[in-house]
Amino acid sequence: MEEKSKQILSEHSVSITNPRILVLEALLEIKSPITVDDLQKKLKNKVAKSTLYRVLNDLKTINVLNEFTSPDNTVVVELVLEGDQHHHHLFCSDCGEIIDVELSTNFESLLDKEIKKIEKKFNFIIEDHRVEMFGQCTEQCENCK
Amino acid sequence: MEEKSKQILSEHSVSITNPRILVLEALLEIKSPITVDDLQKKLKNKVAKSTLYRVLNDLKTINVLNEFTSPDNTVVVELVLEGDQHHHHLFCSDCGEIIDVELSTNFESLLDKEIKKIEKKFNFIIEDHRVEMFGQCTEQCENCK
DNA sequence: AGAATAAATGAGAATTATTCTCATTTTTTT
DNA sequence: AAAAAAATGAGAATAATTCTCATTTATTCT
Repeated sequence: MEEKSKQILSEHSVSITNPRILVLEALLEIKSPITVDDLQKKLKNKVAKSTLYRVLNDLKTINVLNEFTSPDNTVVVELVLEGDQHHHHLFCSDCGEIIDVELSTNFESLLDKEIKKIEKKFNFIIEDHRVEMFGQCTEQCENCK
Repeated sequence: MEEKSKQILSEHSVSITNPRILVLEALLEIKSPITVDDLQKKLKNKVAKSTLYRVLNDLKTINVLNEFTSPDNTVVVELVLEGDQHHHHLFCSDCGEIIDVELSTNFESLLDKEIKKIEKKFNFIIEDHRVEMFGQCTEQCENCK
């Protein structure tokens, strides 16, 4: 994990520092979306709050961090490395869990076509998209049990 | 506009007050997504900040307000009345404009099917979804000219 | 309609999330 | 190994949102 973290940093010409390694290790370990607050707790005072925010911004700058908000507008981050499968998110309003979801390749290609139409219609260049789904886990969601 | 606002409130058994009418009138007039800050400016001190937030929460409670965040995590609201066409959003990273986008009915029904698969797979009840698209307007976007 | 009751508002204090400042420490360069 | 550049920690500053409570406005009950 530490090696992988260092690799990510050096690949993007970002200097290798302890806080950066610790944040990356935490994100690599979790491998799913996490709120800044939970990430902070997970890091247990090993990284100052101001530094955590700075490191997250660094990771955004080098495009390895996806940032979005949960339905209650809490910021959530997730590591996205090159080669990772494109995915979307499913939010449980009962327990707050956020689940990574891959849609069928067939559907994704239809979505791409639909997006091309939108680009034409609005004279836009569309670089990215997200599909978010909201609901409740009925029973087997980790936190809801 | 004032009549329409009063109607919305009484239909949902919410008492009719001046701040609520003013906020609804503003949202009805705009008819597209707006940040809380811009809404506040538009209301020009006619509604206290605390009241604005309270009224927005009231409108959320009666399900006539859609709330989401722009790519820089700013909260954006938009009035969504019964019978309004289901739509999605397109964000311009140049000027910040947020455009309402309707996808083809054919695509929406495919999306519904895809969502049914996800419900089964994750044992979820999915009540709502969003498709968000991010890019740049190439020239004719209102603010970018 | 008018009094009594309940609910909503305004102003600003409190809280929370995030960014900023700057002296010190760590990393990189030479 | 020394010098220069960059990053960090601690807490101050800022921004967004919620909360408090005295006052005003709306609703209910004769």
